[in-house]
Amino acid sequence: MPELPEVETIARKLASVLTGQTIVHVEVLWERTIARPTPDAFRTKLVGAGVLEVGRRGKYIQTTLSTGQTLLVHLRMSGKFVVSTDGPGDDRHARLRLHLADGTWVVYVDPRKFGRFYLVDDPCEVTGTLGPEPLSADFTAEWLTAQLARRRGEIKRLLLDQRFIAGLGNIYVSEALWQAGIHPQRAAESLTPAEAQRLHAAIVTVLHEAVADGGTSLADRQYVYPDGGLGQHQAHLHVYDRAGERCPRCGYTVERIVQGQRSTYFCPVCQTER
DNA sequence: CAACCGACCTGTTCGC
DNA sequence: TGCGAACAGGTCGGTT
Repeated sequence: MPELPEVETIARKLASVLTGQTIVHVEVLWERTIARPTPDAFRTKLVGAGVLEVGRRGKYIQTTLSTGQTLLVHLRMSGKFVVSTDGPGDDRHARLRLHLADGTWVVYVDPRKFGRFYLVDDPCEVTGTLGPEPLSADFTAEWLTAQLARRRGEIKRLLLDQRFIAGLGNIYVSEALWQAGIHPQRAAESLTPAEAQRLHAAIVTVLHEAVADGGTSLADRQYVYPDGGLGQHQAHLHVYDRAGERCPRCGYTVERIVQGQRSTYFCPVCQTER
């Protein structure tokens, strides 16, 4: 579920809880939550580890440990963290629990069981195939223009490919294409340099604004942060999940189509086919 | 490569 | 009210 802005928000909140702490106890409640190493090795290597730093790469939360290893978490569709100072709780969807030296519990909750933890020597084992960070200096309009010219697929689907750019997901791709005025079914290579430039600016702007809002919490999907808070960006979405409503720019009706078995929302007037 | 499919999972909403 | 279908912020692996 979470995309870059939500993962960034979660990583910041977790950083304030975990940084400087020592993990004293690990409970794995759903073994497949641990992608690698084995659940037993994961527990053994994590107990006693201190947390030096918590950050983000793409949609991964990345935690540097005193043991030299790195703990990475991908929340996929329904993963979330819950922090508690009075006991481990009893959420039926809890998949992993970390007990910290000061008594705090950090509980990983994931109804759909898609999320995965990785404990590795080198984070590149997990994040090495990711494309550039869209909010870093690596991501430039020139780079995007040159890359798009060599890709034949639909622009919407390309932007969801984490090997191309890391961190965009279904919400922010729809929003960025709307912002740039580009139809989601356009072939990537058909974008003009001016359009590529607009798309670059739109991606950066949309992500910056969403991070500033603490991400998006769609009401019916109960997206909650480690401290129980909600993001605020849902109030500022222009097209995502708004099929049948008016385009805020031109007033025409927002449409929903399916690309790659996933919903895309766009304005057929503002986002032209060619 | 690309397009397309199912798989991984459970919960909620929608349509009849 | 009930029940199945559709849908959900993600990714991987397989086939054509």
